Amino acid sequence: MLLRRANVIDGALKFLDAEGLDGLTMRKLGAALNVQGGALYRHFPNKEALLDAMADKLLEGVADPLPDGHWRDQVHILANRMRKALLAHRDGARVVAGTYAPGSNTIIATDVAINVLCSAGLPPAQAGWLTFALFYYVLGHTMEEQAQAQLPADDDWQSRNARLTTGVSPQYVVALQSLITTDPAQRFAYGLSAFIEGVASQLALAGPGESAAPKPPTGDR
Amino acid sequence: MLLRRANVIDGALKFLDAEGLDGLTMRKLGAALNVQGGALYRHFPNKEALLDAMADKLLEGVADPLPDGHWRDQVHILANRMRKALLAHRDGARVVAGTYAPGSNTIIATDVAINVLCSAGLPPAQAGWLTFALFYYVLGHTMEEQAQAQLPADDDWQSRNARLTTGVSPQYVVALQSLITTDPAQRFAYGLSAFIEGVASQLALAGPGESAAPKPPTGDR
DNA sequence: ACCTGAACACCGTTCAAGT
DNA sequence: ACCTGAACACCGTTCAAGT
Repeated sequence: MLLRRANVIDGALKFLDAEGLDGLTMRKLGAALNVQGGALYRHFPNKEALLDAMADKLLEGVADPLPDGHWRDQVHILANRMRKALLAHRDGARVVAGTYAPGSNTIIATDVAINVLCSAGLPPAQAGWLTFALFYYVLGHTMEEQAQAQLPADDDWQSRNARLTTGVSPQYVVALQSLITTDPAQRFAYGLSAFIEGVASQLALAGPGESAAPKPPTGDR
Repeated sequence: MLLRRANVIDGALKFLDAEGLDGLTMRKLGAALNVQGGALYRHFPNKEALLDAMADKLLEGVADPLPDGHWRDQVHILANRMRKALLAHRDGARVVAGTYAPGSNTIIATDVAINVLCSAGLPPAQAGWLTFALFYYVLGHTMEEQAQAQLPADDDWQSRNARLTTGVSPQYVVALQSLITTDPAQRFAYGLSAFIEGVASQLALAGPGESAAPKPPTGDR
């Protein structure tokens, strides 16, 4: 049976779940698809292009139509969709973070986010900057979640913690503890709400007027 | 002359500026140091450890004593120090982002940031979460800055922009334009101030009382 | 203690040749 | 059009042997 581009991408994502990004090799992926490694180059000019396509596939659905509502809720939904998409496959966040050329799903997700922030009252340029800031947060957080999920196998939690915890403030120790203890979803929500409030503050600063928020007392400066 | 661990790290950072992260190879780095590739394994157990050491060296100075002052200014200083440190070497942000085991400079920088946010009034756990969020922002932004600095050589700005700009909202086009046009330092400052205001909002929510800010009217909820 | 030289087990990528 | 088989030019890493 002949291989199609889409088959390669799907197979690569399946392979990712089984072997991880570090195990993903053109030869081994070929073998998993019952094909020689070199045959994959009929479908992608190089490995980088394959990874870009995988990243874009990962983000499918993130830019689906948003329910009407407050921009805060829409940002919340968008960010949670993206986190969920990245966590859906092993090393998903790392794959997306390594992307060079954004695919169409990445582009329309960015587009949607920018428009949500614009509808909140931000100028397009600033909406773009903060959209990227949001994506950095989601990517960074999910990368850390997935990295942490890998650790306990090879490293013994004891010596590791000792090394990270010497000559450091008690606040740091508590913070590190909570990083392991606290539900990642809760940590994520906390930073996300901080981001949203940060957006709101720039909003009040830039154009108090077209916002649909029930809040602004317009106490400028 | 014998090679010391510190010499290898310094040489590797010099090599990074000349050839970039993708060109950094144990063999080629060895040659640059007048040594066989395998000799580097007397100083580092593997390439990953070398990269971790480079990342930590990159962050040297970021956690230097902060001037007394408002926590907002201290966060500002810390973030700008980190950005400057990452931009000081080619692919610096990518090197740090790829770090697995944090070095001592990374740890004390985190410690300092956590304590700044704690002194602002945040509980240690939340201070830790937002510190990581800040680092994700700085890393993401600087990675993008350095990636953009590489592009113009191989890609012709025209077809690239056309591909990124079809079937997309006019806001997106403006946002993309401004990403190329606007001074990165200004974009960085904008997102940073949004982050700082986001922190302030969580502060008001968590413990209005020990803050040294001249601001809180304590309008809770 | 540090380094050489050579090897081992891989990589990504290319390409004639097959079907 | 898609795939095989084999090669090319590399990798990271190891290790006896030298100094």
